[in-house]
Amino acid sequence: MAKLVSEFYVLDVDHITGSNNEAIIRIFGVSDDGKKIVALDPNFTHYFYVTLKEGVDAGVFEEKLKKIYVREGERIFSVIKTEKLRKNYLGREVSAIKVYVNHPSAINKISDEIKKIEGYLDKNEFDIPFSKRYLIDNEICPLTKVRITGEEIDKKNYNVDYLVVIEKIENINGEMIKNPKFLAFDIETYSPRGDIKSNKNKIMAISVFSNYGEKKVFISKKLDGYDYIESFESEDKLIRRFIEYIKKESPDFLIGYNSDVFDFPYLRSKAMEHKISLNIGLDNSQLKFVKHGLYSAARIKGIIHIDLYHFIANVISNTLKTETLDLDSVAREILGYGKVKISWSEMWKIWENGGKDLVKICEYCLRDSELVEKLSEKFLPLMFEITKLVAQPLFEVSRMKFSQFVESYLIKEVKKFNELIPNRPDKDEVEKRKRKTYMGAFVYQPSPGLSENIVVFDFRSLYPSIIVSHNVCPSTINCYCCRGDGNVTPEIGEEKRRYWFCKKRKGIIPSILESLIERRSRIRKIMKEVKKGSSEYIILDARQQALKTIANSMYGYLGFARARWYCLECAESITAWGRSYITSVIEEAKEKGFDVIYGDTDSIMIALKDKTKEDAINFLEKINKKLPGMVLLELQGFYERGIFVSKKSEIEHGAKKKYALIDEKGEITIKGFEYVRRDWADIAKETQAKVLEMILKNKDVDGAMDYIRGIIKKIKNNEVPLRKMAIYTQMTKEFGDYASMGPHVVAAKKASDRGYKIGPGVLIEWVVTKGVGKISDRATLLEEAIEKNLTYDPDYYIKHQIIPATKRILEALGYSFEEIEGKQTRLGGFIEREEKNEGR
DNA sequence: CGAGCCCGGGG
DNA sequence: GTGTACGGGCTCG
Repeated sequence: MAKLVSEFYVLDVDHITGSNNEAIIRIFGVSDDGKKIVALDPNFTHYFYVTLKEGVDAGVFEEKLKKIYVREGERIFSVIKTEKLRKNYLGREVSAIKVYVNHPSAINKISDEIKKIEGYLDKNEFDIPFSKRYLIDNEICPLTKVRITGEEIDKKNYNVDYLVVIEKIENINGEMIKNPKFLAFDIETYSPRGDIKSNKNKIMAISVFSNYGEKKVFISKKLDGYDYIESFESEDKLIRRFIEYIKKESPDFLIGYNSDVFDFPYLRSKAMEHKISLNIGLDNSQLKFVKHGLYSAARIKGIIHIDLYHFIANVISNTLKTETLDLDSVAREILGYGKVKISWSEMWKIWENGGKDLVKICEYCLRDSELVEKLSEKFLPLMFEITKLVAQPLFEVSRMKFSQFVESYLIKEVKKFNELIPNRPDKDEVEKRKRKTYMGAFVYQPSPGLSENIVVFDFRSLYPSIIVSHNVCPSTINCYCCRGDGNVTPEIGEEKRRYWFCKKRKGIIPSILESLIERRSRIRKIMKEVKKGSSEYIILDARQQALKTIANSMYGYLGFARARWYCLECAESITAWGRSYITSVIEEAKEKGFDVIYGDTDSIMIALKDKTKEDAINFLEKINKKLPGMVLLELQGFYERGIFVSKKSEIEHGAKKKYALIDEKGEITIKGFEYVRRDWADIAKETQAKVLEMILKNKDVDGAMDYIRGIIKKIKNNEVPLRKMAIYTQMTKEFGDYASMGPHVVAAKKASDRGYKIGPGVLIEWVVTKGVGKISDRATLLEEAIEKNLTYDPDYYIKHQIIPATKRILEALGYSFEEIEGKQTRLGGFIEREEKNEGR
C-alpha cells in the first residue's frame, strides 16, 4: 500500500500491544469530509523519572538501572534507555534520571527492582498514562487537527475508511473540529412497580436524534404508519437494529443522559441475555465499562460516548437555578421546554395495552433524545474548549470535575518549566490531609433576615487575583531567599501565624494562572468586535468560560486533599488575604454610612435605605482606586428583596453562600437551601418552597410563620395524607447483605415477610408510623400503612422533615439553630402557643 | 462519636 | 491495558 499524507481531527487515543510486546499508540480520528481513520504510532517510548538521594553518584546509579528487566512468561519488561537530568521540583533543583521502558506496564513490574538500588529516593510521573504522555509530549490535542505522514495498510477488522501507520505526526495550529456528528440516544424500559434496576423487563423503545437531521425511534412492539418509527416484533431484533444503525451512522459523539449508569448497562445486560455482541467500537470491540471513580463509564472505541449528566452535574450545575438535575428541569431552564408529560404508571399501561397509543411512548422517547441533543449544542462548546486546554481525550474530560481540570492543565503546562510532577497522595496521606482544616472565607452577618432594595458587589475573581498578586504557590512558600521579606500574609489563626511567598522567582502556579487570565482578557476584547450570537462568538465565549473555569478552580485545587500540588498553607494564605480585602471594604462602606447586610467570601450586599444607586456606584469607584494590583470590586446587581442566613463562623473552605434574592423582575435566586432530594417527604419539600415564595414575593413573614405553624398543626392533628409523608429509598442489596438495618430495610423486611416481593433495585416507599422505639422499628411500607390504617408519627415529621427543611429560612429570620432544635425550641413555642390558644 | 448506608441521574 | 477517584447527610450501634 501507498505512502500517504493525511490531515484529520483527533477524537480518541489509546494504545495496543504489538506482537513483540511493544506498545503502539492508536489514534482514532475524523477528516473534514467525515472519513474515519485509525492511525498507529509505534515510534513513541514511554518513560518515568527516578529521583536520587543527595550526594549519590548518578552515573553509578544509572549503570545499575540500565540492567534491570523482569521476565513474565514470554514477555520481558525492561529499561531501554536512561538520561541524567536536573529537574525543578517545588522550588528546588533535584537530580533525576529519566527512565525509558519497553512497555507502559513495565513501570510497575520493574519498580520494586529499582527501589533496591542504593541511592534511590522516589519515582515520579510513573502514573501518567502512556496515551496522555504521548499527547502532551507531541503537543497534540484531542478535537484538533493533525497532519500525519505514513503508510496505509490493510484495514483488518476496523470499521473505518483508513488504517495508517504513522511515520511523522504534527499538529496544525490547534485547528478545531468543524462539523462533528452528534447523535443523542435514549431508551425506554417497561418498568411496572417502579422497578427500574432489575433488567428482567423489556426495552420498549430506543430513540436517536442528531445534529445533522437524523431522528428515529425503534420500538419492540408492532406499530405502523409513522415514517420515523421502525417497529420490531421482539426485543432482540430491536437491539440488533440499534447496533447496526450506530455502526452505519458512526457518529463522532454518542450522547446520553445518565447513560453510563442506566442506558448502556441496561442495554448491555439485555444484549447479553440475547447473546448479542455489542461490538459498536470502530475496532469492532464491544462496549466496555471502565472504572471512573465510583462508577463505571461506558467506553466505545473510536466513538466518544458522552454522558451529558456528568458534565451538567460537575461543571454546569452551580450556574443553574434548578436544584435537581433531571433532564426535564435542566431542559426547561436552558431550552425553555421539557419532557413529554406521561406518568410512569401510564407509561407501562400504554405498553401493556399496545395498539395505536404506543406512539405516545415513541414521542416521549424521541423528545428525550431531542433534549439531550439540544443541550449538547449548548454545553459541548465549553466541553470542547476545556478539552483543548487540558489536552486530554473528551471521553475523560466530559466526566471530570474542576480539580481534575486543574490538575490535567498543570500537568500539561509544567513541562515548560522543566518541573517534575509531584506524585498523587496515597490513601493514608489523603486521610491525613482531610483531617486538617483551615480558616475559610469571611462571612459578615450583622443583620440576618429580610432586607429590601439591595445592591450586590463582587470582587472580580478574588482568589485568582490574590494568587497572582502575591505569588502564592507551593514552589514559593517560605522560600529561603526571601526570609523576613517576601509577600507576607496577614495573620492567620489564633497563634497569628504568617507565611511569606517569594518576591524574586515567580511560582509555577501564579505564572500559569496569570497567563490564563491574560488569555481570557484578550479573548474578551476580541469578543467585543464580534457579532453576538455568531458561531465565532459562541466559540470565543466558550473559550473564555473554559479559561475562567480553570482559573477559578486553582484555589480549591490547592486545598483539595487528592491534589498532586496540594498545599494547605497556600490555600490558607489565600483565604487570609481574601478576608482582609473584604473586611476592609466592609469597614469602608460602614464609614461612608452604608448599611452592610451581608458579606460572604467575595461579595458584599448593602441595603440602600436612604442612599441611591448612584451613591453605591460612586463608592465602588472610590474603593477600586485603593485596591492593589489585579484585585477589583464590581457591581453585581440590584435586588428588590432578600433573605439572608446567619452563620456565625465559617471554618470549611470555600464557604457556601446561603441566601435567597428576588430581583426587580421577580426572578428568585436561591443559594444554599438544598432540600430537594427524593429521600425527603413531599410535605417537607412543599413547605420549604411555599415559605420561600411567601416571604420573597409578598414579604409575608407572618404568613409564612403561620403557614409553618399550620402545617405543624395539620401534622399533629393527623390531617396530612399519608402519601405526602412517604420517603423514598432504594434497596441496593439482599436483606442478608445489610450490616446495619436502616429504616427502609426494616420496612421492606416487614413487608417481605408478609409476602411482598422485594429485592435489590426496588424503590421502597416508607413512612414512620406512630409508636414507641427506634425509627426503624416504626418504619413501614406506605402501602402496608395505608392498608392497615396506621397513622404517621407527627413528632418524627416535625423534627426530621419540617424543621430541617425550613430551618435555614427560619434562621434567616432570626430564629437560631439552637432555638429551633434545642429543648426550649421556638417551634416548640409555636406548638405550645397553638395548644394554649386552642385551650383558651 | 464512628461506621454504614444512601443520595444523585435513569424507567 | 494505563491509573486513581465524591461529598454530604442521616441513622444505627
